[in-house]
Amino acid sequence: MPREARDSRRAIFEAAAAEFAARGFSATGVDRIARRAGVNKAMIYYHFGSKQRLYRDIVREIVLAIRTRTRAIAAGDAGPGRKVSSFIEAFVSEAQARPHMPPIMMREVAEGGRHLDAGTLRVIAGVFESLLAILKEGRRTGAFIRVHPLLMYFTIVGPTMMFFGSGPIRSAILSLAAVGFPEVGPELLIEHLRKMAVRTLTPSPHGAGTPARAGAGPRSRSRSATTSSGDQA
Amino acid sequence: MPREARDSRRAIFEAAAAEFAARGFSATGVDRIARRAGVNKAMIYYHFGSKQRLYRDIVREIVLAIRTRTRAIAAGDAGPGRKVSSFIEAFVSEAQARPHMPPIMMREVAEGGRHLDAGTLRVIAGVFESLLAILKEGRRTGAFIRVHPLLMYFTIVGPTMMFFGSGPIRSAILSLAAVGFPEVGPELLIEHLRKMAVRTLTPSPHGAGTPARAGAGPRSRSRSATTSSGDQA
DNA sequence: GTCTATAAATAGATAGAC
DNA sequence: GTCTATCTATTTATAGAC
Repeated sequence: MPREARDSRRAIFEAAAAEFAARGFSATGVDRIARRAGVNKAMIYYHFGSKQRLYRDIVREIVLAIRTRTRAIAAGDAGPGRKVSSFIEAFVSEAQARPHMPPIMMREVAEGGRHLDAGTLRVIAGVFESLLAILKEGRRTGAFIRVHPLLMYFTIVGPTMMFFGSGPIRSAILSLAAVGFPEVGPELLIEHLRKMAVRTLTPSPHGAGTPARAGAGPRSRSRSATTSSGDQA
Repeated sequence: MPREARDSRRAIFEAAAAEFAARGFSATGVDRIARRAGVNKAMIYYHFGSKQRLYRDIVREIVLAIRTRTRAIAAGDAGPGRKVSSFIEAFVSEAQARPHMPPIMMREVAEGGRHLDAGTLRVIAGVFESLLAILKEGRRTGAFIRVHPLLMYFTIVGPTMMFFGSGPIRSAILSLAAVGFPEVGPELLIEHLRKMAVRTLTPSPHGAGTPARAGAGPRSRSRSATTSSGDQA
């Protein structure tokens, strides 16, 4: 497997990841990928067979890296509190290390995983299962109060993907001089999420697990939010 | 402006919103929209001029509805704590009332607002500005501790969009029998976010604003997360 | 306002020389 | 492994009859 002037397969892989992240699967043309990679379009089909297989390879690599880390954390011997903290740190640092991940995953969520294969979907499920296992362990040992695992998952994953994926739209808005977004770094995000997770998961030191909502009681509302929207009841 | 058998403009508008939400801007064909709306394809161009203008109209209507509500909340005379709570409730209930909103907005964030006009981007900025004003007011009155506004915004908006936008991918994963997702309703989400916001924003009753991280200290890590990935510093 | 027919451009993918 | 040339299908959009 010689690697001359420049490994064309790798060049395609990285150019495609950047294009898919910036424009989405169907808006990205193979011509564009080839031009960006500096290779001939036919090489994409030589190496990957189709645009979809190329895309799937990219997504799978991304989610595999995340699941590998979160699984190791869940299976470790640290306490549940530290495991949650490590989960957050792992997820954020993966998002930071692979700038293409957040936009691609946001789109894939929005699209219902339509472009993915069953194996990759299972890997994605595995990331959630890692957190689920940690939360269950915390329940067993009494370290955590009862929380909804999916909501906890979304409260870690959602802000992280929004934060790292929103760079371009923040720039676009900034150029309109409407708002000045204060700068944020990954360390601040990790710190924020850790605090949030700890405060949400650990029993309140001054009372029951569900403290009174200080000054944030429910308001009377005019709009009706009666019907549940389908499957999430 | 007579509305006979069925207003074709409205039919197109709603069919397009559903298609754009499910497949994204470029993966959605005008043929598909027309078929779903039960009208002729030429009617799309008669009413909207182009696929992009149709898309922009849809997005603008969505974000305008949100900004109208959040602005009114920020300008109201309730206390900051209640305003944050109302902001959360407004955002969640808009996401629930318009099922097309979360996927469309997730994609638009991922794409950097590429398909949007400046006016719509400004409206999006206005939603954030509503929360920003509330947070500043809370700082002035001493009700809130110092938090990063953008992180707070993402921690409300991110989980909400993930929650409502992830229905299809959860179904896809569920069909693989890998994980059973526990059911969640919007009320639980609102409750969860409210608690999260209150605990993050209000000064700790038992000490300084930044409590010790109970069992969640930083771990030594082997992976390096040194370089900042470009524009998000 | 609504339809048919079609223009014009671009997409993903392949054949085959080298 | 890499390139040129091309096939085929699909896409946005429009012209023009009714």
